[in-house]
Formats: sequence, structure tokens, C-alpha cells
Amino acid sequence: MAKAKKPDRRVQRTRQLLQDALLAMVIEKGYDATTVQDIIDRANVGRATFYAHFPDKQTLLTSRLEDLRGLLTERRRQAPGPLGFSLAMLEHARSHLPLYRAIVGRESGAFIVQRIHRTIADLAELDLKALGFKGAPEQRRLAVEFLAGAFMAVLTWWLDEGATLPPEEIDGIVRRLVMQGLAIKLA
Amino acid sequence: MAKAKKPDRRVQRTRQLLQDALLAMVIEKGYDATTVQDIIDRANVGRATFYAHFPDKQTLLTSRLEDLRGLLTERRRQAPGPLGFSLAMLEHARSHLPLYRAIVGRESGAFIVQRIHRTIADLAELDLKALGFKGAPEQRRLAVEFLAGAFMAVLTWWLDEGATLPPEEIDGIVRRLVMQGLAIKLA
DNA sequence: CCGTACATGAACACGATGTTCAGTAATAGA
DNA sequence: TCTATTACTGAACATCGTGTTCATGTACGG
Repeated sequence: MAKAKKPDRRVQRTRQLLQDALLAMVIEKGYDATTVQDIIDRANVGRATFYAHFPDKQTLLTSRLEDLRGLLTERRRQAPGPLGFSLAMLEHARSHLPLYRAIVGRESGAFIVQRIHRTIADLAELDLKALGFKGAPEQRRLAVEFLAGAFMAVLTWWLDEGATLPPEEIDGIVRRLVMQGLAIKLA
Repeated sequence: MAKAKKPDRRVQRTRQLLQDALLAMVIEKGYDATTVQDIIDRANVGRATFYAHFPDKQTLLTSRLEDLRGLLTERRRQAPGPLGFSLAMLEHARSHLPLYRAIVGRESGAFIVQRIHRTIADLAELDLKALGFKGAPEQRRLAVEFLAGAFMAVLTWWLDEGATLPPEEIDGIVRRLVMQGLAIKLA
């Protein structure tokens, strides 16, 4: 373990200001449309200061996304079992609706969506492993992508509809679809 | 029907050049990284000319994507039944691998992915309607998003892996997942 | 052959990026 | 409290992409 010296108070403050400003701007104009200029204006921070902390917009966002990953992993620990993150994420999304819509909704940029997809896929893979999913690793990977993609799409749709349906209902439907499929005879 | 006067030969030529140049650049550097400058350089076309035809990069791409939509709809007509587009798309993707990877793979921009997702979702909705899917329209929509998201994710993964597995196998697995789900007891 | 529609390319204003640097302030540690 | 260190500032700068304009040249259709 590297000795993690507690960072200078100014550093903490600046990073916090920048992260908060980014989220506020993303909600306001979307990720792609948000410029570094917007962020530093909102945060009241010098231009040079931004680049002293983060090489670009993307890295700044990534630093913030670690929190979400942590939260989901934690919830998964609390509520074990496959798709343990599902309900947790749906509820978390609803209580941060504007942010989620900006990040994972129809208007968001590609980069963020991919990151979140990866997070979900990783969690799902843990689930499948724990269940002793039979089949080649390749098949497991395919199933994991299937699951993550499906979940992301449902989440996106739900958010874009205003997240009116209760999380429990969405969670239930997703589970049923994942479990039994459409339960329709396909060709 | 509007009388579709056949366009000036120069117009056809210019539009073709621009579309081809865009695809070439997307394969080379990805959609986001491709600039209008790149496109007109590659196409050997004046800057003003570009903007005389398309307001921006996005519209140029959209004009091209109509072709794919047409092709998928056509294939669906030929091979009716749910998920009729699945195998067709997988095969089409494999025979245009670099382009597909650039467009729908991990490196692509958000805009294109959303467009393709929409195309697939629309096709899937036709399938479900034809099958007499029971349940509220809202539930059907959710199922459609689920299906499209899952398919897109699998396609993305497959492409990023180099599309080594045969399309028929992927198609079969996707069908099974959609039909029966993971066939695992979930909590 | 001629009038029209299109292509050209250069110039322009604008805005965003990322870097540099000298000056100033806040901080941690003694 | 004092001091060396570290961080922030703000302005300037080069670079690049965008989208518009316009006068000029040229290929097209009829």
C-alpha cells in the first residue's frame, strides 16, 4: 500500500468544485456540449488550474464515476444474488433523475454510456460466476454483454420516459425477461 | 408522390464523394475524431461545397445510414418472423467489418449507436406486434428496448472480438437468450 | 450554344483547446 | 509565529475546427 498522504486542502477544494461544476453543466447542457470553459466558469477556477488537475473533461468525469461504481459494488455486497445491483441502481437513478438522464439518457455522449455499461457488465459477470454458469468463458461473456446491454437500454428508456413507473416494477420485468426471455415461441 | 427530378450529375458526384470520404475517415479515425476538414480533404471537395449539401457531419452520416435501414427492412421482408433481421445484420456486419466496428464498436460515437438502436428497436417492435404480444403498449415498448439493447451489446462485443465466431452461432445464442433467458434460477 | 446551376477557394469571425509564465496567496510543518 | 513549499491566478498565445460569405470559374441540361 502506498502511503496516501492527505492532499492539500486547496487541492481537495478545487477538485470538488470542478467535479460539482461538471455535473451541474452536464445536467444543464449535456456532456458533449459542456466545454472546459463552462466548467471553470461555473467553478470559478482559473483555466491553468483545471489543466493542473485533469488533462481533459473526460478524466474529470471518470474521477467522479468511481463513486457510482463504488456504490453499486457496495449495494451488491449488501443484497447478494444475481442482478443485485438492479433495484439499487434504479432507485439511485430515480433519486438523481436529472443527472442520470443527462448521463445515461438519450442525450448523453458515448463515452459515459460505455463506462457504465462496463460497470454493469462486470457486476453481472460476478453474478454469473457465482452461480456457476456453465459454458465456455466466451459464452459467459456473451451472456454478460447481452445482460448489460439489455439493462442499459431499459434504464435509458425508463429515464427518458421520466422514470414514472416504480423501480420495483421495472426491476421485476427485467428479471423476468432475463430469466425467462420473452416467453414467446420464436421461429 | 413528389415528382423526383433526377438531380444534376455534379450533385450526385459530390454527394457520393462526401459519403465515401466520411466512411473512409470513420474507419480510419472513428466518427468523433473525424472533422469536416478531414472529409473534404479526402473527398477533394471545396469547403463551401460541403456546407452547400449538408449542414453538418451528422446529417451527412444520416443520409448514408438510410441505406442500412433500407437493407434491414428488406431482409426482414424476405425472412419474416421475429428477429428476422438478426442473421442478416450479423452477416452484413461481417462483410463490412471495418466499417461496422467503427460505427457500432467500442470506439464509436454516441449518435450513431442511438440511430442504429432505434432502427433495431423499430424492427423488433414490428415483430412483437405481428406476434400479438400481450400486455400494455408500455410493456411492449420496454420489451423492445430490452431486445434492441441486448442485441446491440452482443453485436458490439462480437465485432470488437473480431467477429470470429460464425454469425449463425451468435444468432442462435441471441435467439435462445431472448426466448428462454439465461434459464437460470434468479433470486 | 447559352443560361443556369453548381463548385471553387480564399478570407473571415468565432469559439474551444491546451500551454506557458510571472505574480500572488494559502498551506503545512517546525 | 515564521518560512519554505505548494497551489491558484490571469492573461497571453498558438493552434485548430466551425460555419459563412462572395466573387470567379466551369460543367451541366436543354
